[in-house]
Amino acid sequence: MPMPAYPETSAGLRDGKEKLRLWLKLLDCTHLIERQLRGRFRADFDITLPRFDVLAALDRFPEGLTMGGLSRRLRVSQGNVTGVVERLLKEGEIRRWNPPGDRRTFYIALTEQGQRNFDRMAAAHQAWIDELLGGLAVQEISQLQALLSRAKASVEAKEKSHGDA
Amino acid sequence: MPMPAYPETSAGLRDGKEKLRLWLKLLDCTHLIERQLRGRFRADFDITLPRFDVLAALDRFPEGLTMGGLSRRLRVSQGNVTGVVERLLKEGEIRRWNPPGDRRTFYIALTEQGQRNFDRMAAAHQAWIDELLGGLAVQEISQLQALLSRAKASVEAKEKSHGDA
DNA sequence: TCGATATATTTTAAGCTTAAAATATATCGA
DNA sequence: TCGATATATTTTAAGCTTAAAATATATCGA
Repeated sequence: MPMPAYPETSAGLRDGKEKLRLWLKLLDCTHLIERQLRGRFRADFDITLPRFDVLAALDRFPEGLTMGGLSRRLRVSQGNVTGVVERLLKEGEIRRWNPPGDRRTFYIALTEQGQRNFDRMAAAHQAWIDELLGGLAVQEISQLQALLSRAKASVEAKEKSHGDA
Repeated sequence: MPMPAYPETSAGLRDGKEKLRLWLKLLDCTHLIERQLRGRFRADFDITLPRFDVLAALDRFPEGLTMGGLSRRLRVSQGNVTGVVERLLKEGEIRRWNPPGDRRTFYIALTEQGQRNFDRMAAAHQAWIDELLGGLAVQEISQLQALLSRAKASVEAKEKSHGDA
């Protein structure tokens, strides 16, 4: 008796594009949610997503983050943070200083004003996410969380073997 | 005997931020993969992600897509597609025409050259995704796919109730 | 101690992205 | 038929993003 060409056939389509489809759906979900958030942040707080992301990163590091640390955390280029940080400095949401002993390095952190504004925005942000993902059961949330961790680990393993930082 | 304050306590942390954490992980995974793909597309084909995305959308519609249809499919603004399409036209990857009877509307589709180039790039793209997500089991892939569909449905339901297109 | 090398950041040039206004064409309804 | 309204797209102004080059400072090793 011949073996079936595709042993996993019962689980669904078996044309070898399952991972590609998964990636496309991941991307689509992200874009969908990002679009919602962008519009709401703009309407309610007149702030962009990239600026909020910087404030959120700094909120987790009250002692401050370097430009490079911020860039790695947000997974954006170094030159990128330069510009966004510049605007947030001008608006008084963050402050910047050199650590003693290294004049190349800059640290940035939230100002009091920035912390106050971030706290308000973060509360709204969480409420929006709760609303948008409200259709998922507690169990689904935790399953997704675990599976995405697995996906992340897979990508990071390949990333290293490829030689990029 | 008092009821526990958080009935689902056994499933993990119960501070009400599970959905937020899930969203942050989703975003992180997406950025991680996007960064890999961007670098590889650039190195191997000297093309940007947005341009590839347009070609991929057109590949699925050999009869052509309107500017608006493309914009909705890619979840980007209308003005955005104008620019990317312009560059692809100049490079000869796509062609554009008015449908008979409506001079407001433009259709675009791949040229032969565009189709040829897309086919090569799509093969590489699929191989990269297969590699990056290679650490996931077949079952995990299909679970993720199903859960992300659920997430997407949840967001789309809220989107409608909020009044945005 | 001082040239070579490494590290941290900014600058540059090009392209991507958005929201809102502007333009052009089509359709609807008296 | 023709003004009002709707639809499809482009333009505009501002900001975001990248990769690579440039700048500035620190560290290493003879």
